[in-house]
Amino acid sequence: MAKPPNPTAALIRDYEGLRAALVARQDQLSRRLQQVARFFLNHPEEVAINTLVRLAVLAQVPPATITRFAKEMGFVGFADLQAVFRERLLGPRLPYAQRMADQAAAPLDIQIGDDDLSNPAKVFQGFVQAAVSSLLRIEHSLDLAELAAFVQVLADGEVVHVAAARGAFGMGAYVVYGLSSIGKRAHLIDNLGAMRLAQVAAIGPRDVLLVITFDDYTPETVEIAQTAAQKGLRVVSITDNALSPVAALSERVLFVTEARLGHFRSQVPAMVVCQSVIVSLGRRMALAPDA
Amino acid sequence: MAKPPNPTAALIRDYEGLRAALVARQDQLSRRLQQVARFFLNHPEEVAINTLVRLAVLAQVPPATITRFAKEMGFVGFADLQAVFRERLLGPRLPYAQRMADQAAAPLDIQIGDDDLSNPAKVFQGFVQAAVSSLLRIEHSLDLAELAAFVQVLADGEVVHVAAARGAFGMGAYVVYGLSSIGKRAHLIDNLGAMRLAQVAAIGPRDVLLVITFDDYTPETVEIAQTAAQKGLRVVSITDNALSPVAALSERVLFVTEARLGHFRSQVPAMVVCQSVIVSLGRRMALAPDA
DNA sequence: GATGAAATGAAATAATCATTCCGCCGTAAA
DNA sequence: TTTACGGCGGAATGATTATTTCATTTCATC
Repeated sequence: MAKPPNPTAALIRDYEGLRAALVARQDQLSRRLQQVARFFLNHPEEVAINTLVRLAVLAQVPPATITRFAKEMGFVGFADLQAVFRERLLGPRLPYAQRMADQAAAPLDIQIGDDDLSNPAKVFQGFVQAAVSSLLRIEHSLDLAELAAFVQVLADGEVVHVAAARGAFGMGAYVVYGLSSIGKRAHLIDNLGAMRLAQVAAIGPRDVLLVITFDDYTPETVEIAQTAAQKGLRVVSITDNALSPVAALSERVLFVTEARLGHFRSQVPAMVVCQSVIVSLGRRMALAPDA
Repeated sequence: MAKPPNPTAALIRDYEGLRAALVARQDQLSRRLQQVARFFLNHPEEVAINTLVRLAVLAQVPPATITRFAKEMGFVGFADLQAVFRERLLGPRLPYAQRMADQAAAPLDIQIGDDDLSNPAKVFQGFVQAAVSSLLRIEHSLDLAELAAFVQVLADGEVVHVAAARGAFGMGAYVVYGLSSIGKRAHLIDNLGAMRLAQVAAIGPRDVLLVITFDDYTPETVEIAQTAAQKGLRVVSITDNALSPVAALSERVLFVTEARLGHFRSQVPAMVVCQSVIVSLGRRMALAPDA
């Protein structure tokens, strides 16, 4: 028995229409169909190029659910739904390579006038440029051998303790979250209750301390690194240059050149480095569960 | 009988490499293979999204010829060749999702020979490229008018309370730090002691709640947003799309198209947006101390 | 022309895909 | 508690895909 097309489902022709329809009907969809809807809006490129079966794996639903989703939204089948995403992908495209080459020659510190700073749009565009420039620079300046050795030290450690404060605190929290999500034991030394030294004392002899600090070199963070080094613990760090007080204390150091917009530091390059460390470590652990 | 790989066929990694190889070897290819080569270079988008059979029809060759072409150029099969065209279309990315899907389907199949994933240098370069393309994308997709309105709401608020958890917690901490450093009063709702509702209760009537959450939509964060909205507080949010449970609760929403590499979320675009919000707000406060 | 190696296309095969079908489960009304 | 029902996931089905096989054609060389 052919189900009559859903009365509330209008004919959808393009991606924006689909998006609008999903927003309008989101609470009329079942739990699983909502899950599919979220995945489709969050990963439109994947939808454009992958098969239904593969998307089902990625979205963590059975294939049948995606077929149901397509029909529910008024399409004949999955192919019609996918066509919407493919059209979106093949529409307006940017010549990425050329723009990246242009950006590579740009100065690291992006200068914009005072008037521009009060315009959020200009600020945003300036930050995007600054972030791109700093990424292209660090791509060539990061010591890749040191990166590999850095990951090795973390792999050897039983638990990774992360010390980061003030501006770097968010990144430290991010790293702890990331390490945990790949199955690496990790603790954040957050100095809660001013108990940082107690937290350092809780570090085991086969553990590793990862220190993240820049520029103002938060005294508490430096103190943590010093105390740990004095105890003979392995210390690695992510910081800005060799003059950093934690560099001399560390077995391995990754130097991250920071881009700035005015006085404001962009944490983008450091963030990318942290991501790389986490994912590389995760991969290493997956390949050699016990090392 | 396994044919030995063509000695003149170097390993091809990207589209430009393929293009160069085709130009270099064009007279060593047979008539039909040249026909395929021309079609592939003239219609790269078609190659990226169509099946082998359909491409065979478009290029007016039998399907077998395209399989031969792929092998002749040193690929394992058509799928590997097509991957080059898909990467070109989508921008650089790591094939994590693909591998995770394979792993789920065949858990015992271990592919250790793949050094792209266990090599930290390769992972790093992949992340840099992914970050750059996501930045170039968000530069055009972010709603600049909404950004300005967003900043205005924060400017109007007496105190900004920030709710963010799990993967977004680090960014929330970063935002609170940034807001404080420009002189904006800010509190982080960190759910310490499971006292999030007490923290929400402490929000003043002229304050603003800034919610940051993506994709898995941490239930505690959503609950905070719901409670605040119910109390009539002003809520703004940074999230991934309109289906996010906090979007409907928010007076202003900034949508950040997040670039995921496999299961790992790149927070770079969101980070840049947050920086822009903070700096814009700081500038506005400096120009109009009392608003 | 005759010959053999390379190239080609049709057809067979195996793998994968999208869709449908059916039984199970949880929920809500009876 | 029982019953009815919608949603769900697994398995079967049929369609399509990518690859291999093999017979034929083409073409350079003798």
